[in-house]
Amino acid sequence: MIQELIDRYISISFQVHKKAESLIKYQLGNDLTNDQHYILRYIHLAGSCTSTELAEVFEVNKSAITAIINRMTDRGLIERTRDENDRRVVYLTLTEQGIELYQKAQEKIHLLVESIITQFEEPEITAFINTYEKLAEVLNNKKKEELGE
Amino acid sequence: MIQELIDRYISISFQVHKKAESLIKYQLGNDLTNDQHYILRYIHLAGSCTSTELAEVFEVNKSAITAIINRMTDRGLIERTRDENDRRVVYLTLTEQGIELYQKAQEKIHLLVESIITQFEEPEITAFINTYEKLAEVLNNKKKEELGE
DNA sequence: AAAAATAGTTAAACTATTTAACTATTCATG
DNA sequence: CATGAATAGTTAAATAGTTTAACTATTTTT
Repeated sequence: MIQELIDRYISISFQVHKKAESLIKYQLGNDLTNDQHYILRYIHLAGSCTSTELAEVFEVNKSAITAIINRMTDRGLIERTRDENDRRVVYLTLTEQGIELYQKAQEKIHLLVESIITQFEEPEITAFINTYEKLAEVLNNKKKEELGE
Repeated sequence: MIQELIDRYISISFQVHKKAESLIKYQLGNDLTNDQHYILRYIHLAGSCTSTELAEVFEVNKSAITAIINRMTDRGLIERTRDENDRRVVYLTLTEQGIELYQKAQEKIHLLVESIITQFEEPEITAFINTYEKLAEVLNNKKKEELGE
């Protein structure tokens, strides 16, 4: 029954979401908030990026990004560099200290996820992640659809 | 390869989490924040509950719950009732207005989740939800383990 | 050259959170 | 049964993250 699946999905996604957040927070301790870690991760993987890009990816207003980046530049984790060709643009990159802190945190998250994933049989977790990826795609389209209306 | 699965899991769970949060926020509009909706949901399903219980379920300090409940009692959505047998305890229940607002919100979330779930074949989504539920269990044990250390 | 668009910041107001100190009540035990 | 410990909840101060609206500076369009 579809109604039952919907209810189970709502319950369980909320629970997993909360628990995961809380476990990540526990791993990060006082070094970084979860949001700060996600942002460091994004900048690290991208090499460098702009506030506008972060605001789109994280689906918040640009001023929210400014605030987060301010806190991390104050701590010497992120650097701002003005684009000399288009002086409106500011590139964000990790400082050495930022890279170091990110990697230290990322290792912990990696171990956490490993300890969880290895409690499943490989075919089950692979199937799960495959569907999860499809779900991300569906949610992305849903978002565009909402905005298009 | 397990390393690859871990990386895919970290990326995708973050993405889905963000998108889902943002879609729910869009559905709730200015009526409720996501956290407020989750708390109304919990109290509604439980019938009534205490701050301590909410703090445990949501894994935050009790003072965070006090703050959220204050905002919602101010808006007439939640009522506090002192237990006459144990006067330390305060029971939280939804007011009529709270029930009404919750149900209105819940309908929207339900439709949202339905529109997402129905884009999958039934066996796939059922398998997904089953694994998701196991995952919730694993995360729960992980949490206890962390605290036990 | 003037108007429109873009990138980013600032300021004010708000929600959510933590920590530490506190009140009020109940439990435990010596 | 009195006192000290535990429990339930609140308060206050500090911090993180968010939105909205107004702003600066720059580039693009027309």
